Amino acid sequence: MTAESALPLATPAYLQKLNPQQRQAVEHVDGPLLVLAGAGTGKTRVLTSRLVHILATRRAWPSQILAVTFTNKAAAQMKDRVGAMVGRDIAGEGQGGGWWLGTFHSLAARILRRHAEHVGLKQNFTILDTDDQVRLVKQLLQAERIDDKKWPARVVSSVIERWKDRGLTPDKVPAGEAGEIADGKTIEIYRQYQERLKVLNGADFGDLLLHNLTLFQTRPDVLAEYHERFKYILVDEYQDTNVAQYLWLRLLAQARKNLCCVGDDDQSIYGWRGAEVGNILRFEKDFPGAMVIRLEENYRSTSHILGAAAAVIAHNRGRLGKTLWTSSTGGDKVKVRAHWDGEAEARWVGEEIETLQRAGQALGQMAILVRAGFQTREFEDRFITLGLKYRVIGGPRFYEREEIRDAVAYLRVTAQPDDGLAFERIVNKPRRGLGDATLQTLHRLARAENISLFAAGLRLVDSDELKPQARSSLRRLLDDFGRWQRAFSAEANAADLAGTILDESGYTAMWQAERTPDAPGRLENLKELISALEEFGSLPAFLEHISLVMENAEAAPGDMVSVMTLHSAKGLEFDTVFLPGWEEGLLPHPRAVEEKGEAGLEEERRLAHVGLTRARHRAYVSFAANRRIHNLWQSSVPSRFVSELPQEHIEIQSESGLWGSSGGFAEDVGGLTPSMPPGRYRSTDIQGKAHPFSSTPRKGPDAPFSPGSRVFHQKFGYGKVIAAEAGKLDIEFDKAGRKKVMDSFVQPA
DNA sequence: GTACATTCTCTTTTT
DNA sequence: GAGAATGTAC
Repeated sequence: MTAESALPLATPAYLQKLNPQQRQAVEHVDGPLLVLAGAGTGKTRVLTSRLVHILATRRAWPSQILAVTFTNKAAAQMKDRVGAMVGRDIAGEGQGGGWWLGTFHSLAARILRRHAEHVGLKQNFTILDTDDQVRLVKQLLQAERIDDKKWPARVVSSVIERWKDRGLTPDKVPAGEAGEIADGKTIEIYRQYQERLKVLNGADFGDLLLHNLTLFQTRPDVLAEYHERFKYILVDEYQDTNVAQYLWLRLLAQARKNLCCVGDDDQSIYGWRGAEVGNILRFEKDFPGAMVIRLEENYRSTSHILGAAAAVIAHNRGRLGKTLWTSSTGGDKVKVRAHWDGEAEARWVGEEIETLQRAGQALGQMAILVRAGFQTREFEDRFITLGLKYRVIGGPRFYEREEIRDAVAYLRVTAQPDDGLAFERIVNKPRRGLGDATLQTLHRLARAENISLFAAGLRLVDSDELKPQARSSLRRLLDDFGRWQRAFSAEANAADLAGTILDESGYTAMWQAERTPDAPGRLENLKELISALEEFGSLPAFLEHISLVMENAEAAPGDMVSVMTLHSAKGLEFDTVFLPGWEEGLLPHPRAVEEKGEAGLEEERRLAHVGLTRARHRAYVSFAANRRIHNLWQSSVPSRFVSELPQEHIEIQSESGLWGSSGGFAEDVGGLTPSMPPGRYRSTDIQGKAHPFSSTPRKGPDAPFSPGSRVFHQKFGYGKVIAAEAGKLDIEFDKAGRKKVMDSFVQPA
């Protein structure tokens, strides 16, 4: 007789629903714990139950628990679930409710605000967005006379970001690391960048964590305060943490060691932005005696889907090793299908969706998961034709829109005049005669005196350095800001103030005067911004919110097919999942392999694994022999991941011999493959390390095609070359019209 | 300083 | 094919 059945009343409901491993993960509260939770194994249930358990057993108050997630969405979800379990709305209590539940960045920002002065910032520092970062780096590059064509600011900026991800301040970056980038001056640029941020009273995303580390390392008293506060620490999606986040956790956990990290190394797909799977692997080393619990029973997918996913991920080497299993049997096999081109693929997906729909399946339970954003287009086109309801998740976000950023910039300068980046953004928007020349003057003075642009402006209007016109225009702008700043200090209603600013600055009028079709929409967005501000009440709180909560507004409800990238699908599940574009050159994406080699390939494989494990009942994998990428036709071969799908779990639906039952493209079908290397495309061929036929644009020998020559292309037939350069041909086809194609896909006619 | 045209690049993922 | 960045004409 087990303890549970002997004491039925003593076991709270939230524990009864758990399987033994889950329950152990919930009840092992004291001491370090690593929970390896495979896809669909009830990870969220464990996390929330654990929080509830800590509260229910009176081990800690909500304010003594630090719960860290990776996305705002996950944080909101956890708040909801815990709230439902403890019967209170913890989300509504906001930060004042005492909960320390949020993303790494929002929690770090919250801590940093309290101690900003220790790292040389003011309490009201601004959080820069990516735009600001790049703009700042660009200025520094220009000042150093570094060719920003050769070393684009975004590249240099992302190098700096990666350093920050690793917890490296400029003085800690190993000297050899910068390499050629920015003429070897990258570390110097980084140093200057940090200095500028201090003057600007700003912090970028990486700084939020980095400054926390500096703070904890230089002020043991402050760290001790948080040791005292946080009795228990919980981390979700631990495989996505970068080194800085890891160090942050380690510092906070070192006193009590009540750290529980939940993650899945097989779902680590953010290596490109600094995530370190190694953090999971070293957990036991850093916390000796740590308990490791594996959650392997999958409650989501059918056995075939699980079998397929498991087989794919088994090809990865650097794993802690988990085997997902399910007690369910039967279900459909994973359908695998070859297509002639992307259009055919989209047509097929559309047909399958309509068939499912007729069989009573809800559109809301179907998703199309793609590798890259551009793939959504083909599906959108098709669904519009069919009249199928769909929504694209991801894409441009509200806060990223030009008009929103501009409006926010006005608000930022009002709340924080030293915010030079925001100031720069709107000095001449709407046009007020303060162009490049004026801005240069402002910059020169600001740099020379080490003051903000705004302060430099105040001095300039009292000098006669500017032309009278620019000078009076600048004075007017500064006067306006002075007035708004006074209203802000007098705690005027934030929404009203924003409205006033946008009107008086002429910003609203600028869009009203614009006669483009999207102008009305932009004005609508501005109104929406103001009403959002109304809910917040306080301007600084609002600015903090929009810089940290950078996600889309909740998708409109309704029964629609979801289209999104594999990355944004992580954590979601659907009855039916379509996985198109499983081709070499797309998945795995050559870029990932270029940058990180074998490790990059493994991350791509995890992406495939994440895709498959989103499906509850049905998964469809497909690939196309021809695809138009960057307006160039490219032919491609099936992804090596296709050949990693075990026969017993898949059902091959071949189309007109495009993909033979032997598991590869047939070579002799109606002249379909004249440009492909000879040989049969068996799955075993594809699996090898040295991939015999990469589908990335082939450089090949210098094009034998000169303008005027006749050529043959497998898709478009015969045509005449109009122009040829760098492997690209501009061809006038006899039937298909004028197209640009790679020269490796045509042959002399 | 501004408006327009042309050129060029880039298309992986996002807190 | 789109968007940014640059170049050119006013």
